Amino acid sequence: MDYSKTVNLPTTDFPMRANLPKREPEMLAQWSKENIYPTLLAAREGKPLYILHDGPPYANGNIHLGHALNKILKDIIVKHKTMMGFKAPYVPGWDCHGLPIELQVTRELGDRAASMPKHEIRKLCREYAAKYISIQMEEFKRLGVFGDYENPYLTMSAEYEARILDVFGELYREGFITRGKKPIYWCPTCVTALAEAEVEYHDHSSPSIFVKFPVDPASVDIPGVGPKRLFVLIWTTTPWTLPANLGVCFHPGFPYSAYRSGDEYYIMADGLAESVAGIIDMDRDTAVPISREQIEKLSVRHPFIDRKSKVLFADFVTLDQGSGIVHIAPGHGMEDYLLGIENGLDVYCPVDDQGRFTDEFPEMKGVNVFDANPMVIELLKKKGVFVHTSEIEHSYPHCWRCKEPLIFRATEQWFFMVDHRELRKMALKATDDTTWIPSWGESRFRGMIESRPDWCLSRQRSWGVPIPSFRCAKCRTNLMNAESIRHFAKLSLEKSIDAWYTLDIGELVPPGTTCSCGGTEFEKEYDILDVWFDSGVSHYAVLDSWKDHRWPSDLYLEGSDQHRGWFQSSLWPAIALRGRAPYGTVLTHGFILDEQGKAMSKSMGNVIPPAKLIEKFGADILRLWVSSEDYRNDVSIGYDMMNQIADSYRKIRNSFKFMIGNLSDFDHSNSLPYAELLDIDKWILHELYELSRQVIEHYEKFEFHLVYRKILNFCAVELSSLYFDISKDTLYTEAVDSPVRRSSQTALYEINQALTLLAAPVLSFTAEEVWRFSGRTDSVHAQEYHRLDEAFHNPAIAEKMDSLIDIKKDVLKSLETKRKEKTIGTSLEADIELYIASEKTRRMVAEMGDGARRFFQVAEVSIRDEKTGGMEDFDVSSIRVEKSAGSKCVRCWNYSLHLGTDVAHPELCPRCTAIIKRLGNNG
RNA sequence: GGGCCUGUAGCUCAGUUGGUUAGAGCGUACGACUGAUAAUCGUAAGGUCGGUGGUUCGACUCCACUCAGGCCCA
Repeated sequence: MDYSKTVNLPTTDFPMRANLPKREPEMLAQWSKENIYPTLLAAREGKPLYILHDGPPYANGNIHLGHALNKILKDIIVKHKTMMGFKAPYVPGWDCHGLPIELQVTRELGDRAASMPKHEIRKLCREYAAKYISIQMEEFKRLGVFGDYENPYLTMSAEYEARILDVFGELYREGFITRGKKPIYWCPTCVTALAEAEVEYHDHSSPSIFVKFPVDPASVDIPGVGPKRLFVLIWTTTPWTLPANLGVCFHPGFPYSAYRSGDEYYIMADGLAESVAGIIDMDRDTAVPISREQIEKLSVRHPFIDRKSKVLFADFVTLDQGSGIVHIAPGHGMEDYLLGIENGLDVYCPVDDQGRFTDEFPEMKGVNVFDANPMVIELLKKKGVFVHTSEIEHSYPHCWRCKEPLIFRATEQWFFMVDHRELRKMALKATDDTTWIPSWGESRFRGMIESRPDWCLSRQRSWGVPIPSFRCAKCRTNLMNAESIRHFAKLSLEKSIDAWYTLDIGELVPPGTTCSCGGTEFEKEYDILDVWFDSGVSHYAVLDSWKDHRWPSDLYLEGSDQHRGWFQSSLWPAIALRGRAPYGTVLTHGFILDEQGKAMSKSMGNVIPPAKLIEKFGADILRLWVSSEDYRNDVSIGYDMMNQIADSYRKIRNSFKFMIGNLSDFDHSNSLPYAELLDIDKWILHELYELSRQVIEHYEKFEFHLVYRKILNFCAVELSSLYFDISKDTLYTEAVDSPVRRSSQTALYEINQALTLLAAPVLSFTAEEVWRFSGRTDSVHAQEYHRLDEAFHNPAIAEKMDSLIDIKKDVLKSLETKRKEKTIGTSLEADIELYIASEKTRRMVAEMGDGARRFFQVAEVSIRDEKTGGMEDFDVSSIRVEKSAGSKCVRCWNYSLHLGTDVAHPELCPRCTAIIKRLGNNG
């Protein structure tokens, strides 16, 4: 007789092979049909809100793995919070304005760009952004990221643009916005400002000159130098910036001395004295050291203009070349500028748009600065302060368009003042009040808040929100106020923000506007707002007005580069207008590195597009990878790693398959009360209870790699290796509706449900697939985590099982020896004699009766009260293994001495005989 | 060059206030099973805890320096 038909083998169509690349799109279609996102929110109507506010990715190009990491992490959190019972809306956003798009568009236009009106270029930029928004949106959806894709926030939408202007206007009214000067890259040939990205570095020949700045004799008291004439020796490669000189800068740590040259003394760094001595005639042996205190007291004069040059100190001074002292022109260099504003220097720039000296430097008025270099040298010679010149080839910034050399030039810009009304202090307070994960984010952020200069808000570009500022045609004074900003915000909403470019000035100026000079004729200015301001006000635009939102949010989650970026640009306007941060917690992730731990870059050729991984492995594998990494540090990825994750995935998937298959004849009405369950089932429910508690806690602390670890270990060890393996005998061979089998199934049923829910935030597709194979028609993502029965918590059983598991480890080792000797194959062929050192455990095992045999999965267990000959010692027990004298029951494959108790079934063990006979009677 | 961060078996991670032979899962090797089967089970081998020097009776754990890597600045 073929008894295999009488065995309850698992039955299910749940495929072992996931084939995610094919199955996931089907699930997406299903979700789309079911309107999944609105359904989830509707299921949480009236529940407390949890707001994760999305930082907008920039709308150009396909997404890369960094985006995938960021969005998957956000999605895990949103899904988790939803399962915790929160109403957790997720509105994806896109950053649409800005230089990269404008550059790309003008590049594609080529020469036509120059002659095209701004609003035409803006139209193309808008289309460009729209294209990539829809591309990225599809890519995010493919990752399984749920969100309100019907109503995303776009920084270029009319409402959003108007909101940007509103906030800008409010900040203006509150006095945070001011006009000041700042040096920027400027192309005198194209007569335009350039962004960092538009600068190309090429070799350029410049004069390398040493100049002596006279020191007021009254300010020094240096022994040995006495009446001699004393100078500070500086070095520069841009002589034309000397008219703008306002300071001389020393390094705070280098030693300096005065060196004699003829009847003069030159102060320079000792570290460069030798190289300077190779150029000019000077006596190094008579150097007189000059202390920091002495340097501070020096009164230094400009070499050819009647003013002082302030003595400063900065770390950026080097000993690479020159004299160890540099001249400072805050209007012509970034470092000079920052040092200058720190020390109260004017941002002085006597150079006009065409790169010519203005009448502030009458000697060379109208002369191009590059042409001025030799003239400045002549002037220096005339004044007797020139020391030496030579030509130097060095890398110098050039214009990407005309390829001509650039200058650094201070221009009028709009600033957000970070120290207005003690704002910086408030920002530091807000930093305190925010929870930073990881915690070092706080000190990093704090450092940036403490040291940052005023925020330059204006950009000389086309693609962005215009700063609605006018200039009086009569007196050239700039005019902008809260009213004029509000006026334009209103216009932008009515007609489009391009009104700034298309409408006549008369319509843009609020009626009745008069300049302080009495003028009523105005001209438009064309600066736009820094895009960081756009995204920085997203909390006003979104949290205030989107459905189911509130201000402030609970969480911001971005890469750690945003400590300088979005976290700050969001903070400043929020503090200024509402006195607190727009977030309660800031969570950051690291960056994606390749398998060698190197950054991914086009030039390295180690970039992996997410689409490639999804195509090969599926989104759930990518999601599982995200969960497996401690993302607070940088994370590595590569194909080998993905293969490993795919292996882990299979383990989890097969665990589900086993449960689904063994529950095919079971529904909740077949469940047994807890008290009637077998010990082993009570044990696994205890483990499930603990797992659930821990996993939820890890989710709450955003420690997803521990979620992954716990779930994988549970599937591999507690379930697959122990519980399933042991329970198979009961599930397969006991009568279908026997209490013992129903006991196992009761446990499986609980595990299957709870585990599916616990895995759902990470394995979004697979969990849904399991859920629906388990007979559910709704979505797993609409559920809340199961609050497991408190009775499942059973430390007594757990303790008992722990000692049993320790013994089983010994048993397995002992069996392996016999297996190597070919005495046994399967463990079921073995009889074991056990001596357990702990008396308590020994008694416990003895009392298990047949349960011990089943637990150890052997033919026969004999418990001895003392160690006998032939036993081998193991960790907690001593064991002797023999091949069983019994024979294999052809139905349950257990070995028994008593086969054939019924003549009709000569090859069956007594248990199977009974089951078969009852089967026969029943049907 | 500056600020912040990271570095434990091939891979991903645990290692509580410094204290016995540094753990897990995956992968690998070998074996078992053939009723989870392109599955499942078992055993085993893998680490000078990036390096050097210190503090200590004792350091993966504390300190200094250093190497490699990352982010942000310059």
